[in-house]
Amino acid sequence: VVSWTSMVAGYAKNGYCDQALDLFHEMQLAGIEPNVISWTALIAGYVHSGRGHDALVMFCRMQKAGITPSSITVANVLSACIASGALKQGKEIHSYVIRSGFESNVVVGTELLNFYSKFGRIDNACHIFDRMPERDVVLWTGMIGMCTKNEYSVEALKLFREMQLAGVKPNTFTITSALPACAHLAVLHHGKEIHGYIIRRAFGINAIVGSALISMYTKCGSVEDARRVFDIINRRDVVIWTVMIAGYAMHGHGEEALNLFILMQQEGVKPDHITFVGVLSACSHAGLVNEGWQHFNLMSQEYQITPRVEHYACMVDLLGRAGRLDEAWDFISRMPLEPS
RNA sequence: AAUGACGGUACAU
Repeated sequence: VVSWTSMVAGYAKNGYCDQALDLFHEMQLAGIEPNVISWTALIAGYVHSGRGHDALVMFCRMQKAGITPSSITVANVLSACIASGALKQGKEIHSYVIRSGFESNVVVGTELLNFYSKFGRIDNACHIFDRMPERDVVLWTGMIGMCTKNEYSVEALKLFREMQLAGVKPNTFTITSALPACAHLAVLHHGKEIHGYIIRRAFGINAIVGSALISMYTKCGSVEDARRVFDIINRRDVVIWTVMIAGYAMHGHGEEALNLFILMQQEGVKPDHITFVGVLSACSHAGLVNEGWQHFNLMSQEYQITPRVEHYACMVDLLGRAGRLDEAWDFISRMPLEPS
């Protein structure tokens, strides 16, 4: 069973769910009964490939086969419910969690928190968090992330302090979950405190931490601090470039933003649809009508990005601000999308 | 041999 299961797990982990399932069937044909670990490996594979529904189907089959789910199975099935939008089934799992005594399991608890968070059931998620006997860094981070996503920024920062008082050390995941709260509150010293914490703990500044910092600094009004972070990052991905461009745009530095956009292309980083929101908003804020048109066209012609509502909105704003109301109206009437 | 948390967009007067 162990060798078969490790092979199934190997396929499943690397995104080959269908091959994993074939192997699973072969295993059964060979007269080996899959155990809870084999089933869970298969379910986890579907979850990781974003095939939540298929994972739930497998879970049903597993129960029909008379296999009792473990806490790890339950955690994966909750992920499957998140991936497939299955609120009702997730709630059933929650009651199973209570019946089977997995309530105090921190991995299951984290997944339940994510589940309720995903469905906007913040009270339920808080309830899970509150009655967790042991809270590790992942649970705290999940809770902080939920608060920031729902713009409970004061609570998020409070939790960030509380976890440290409880003796749990934040890691870079925690930091990138907490930084958007500082950005949302636009209180520079909160953000600087967390930046200081990053330095004290000697965490490196990778692309994820870097973009969270740059975004925070621009939203807190300090393009200078943002630029300092930007300059020390050696491997800049599309998000890093985008947040810096959007930061300049936000502060009306259109030229700077467009210069960065050129540099980004020279470095071979491909802009995506969000980059273009930044670029177009830079043109809009700086009144650069011609540049706006150029970049709007560049988006679809060079990068095969279909303009979305945000892009059209930027263009309308740009034309409107420039007093070109006829052109703006003409543009709106030609849009392939519903004006909002 | 199976398990959980992380970064960027247009919004509004």
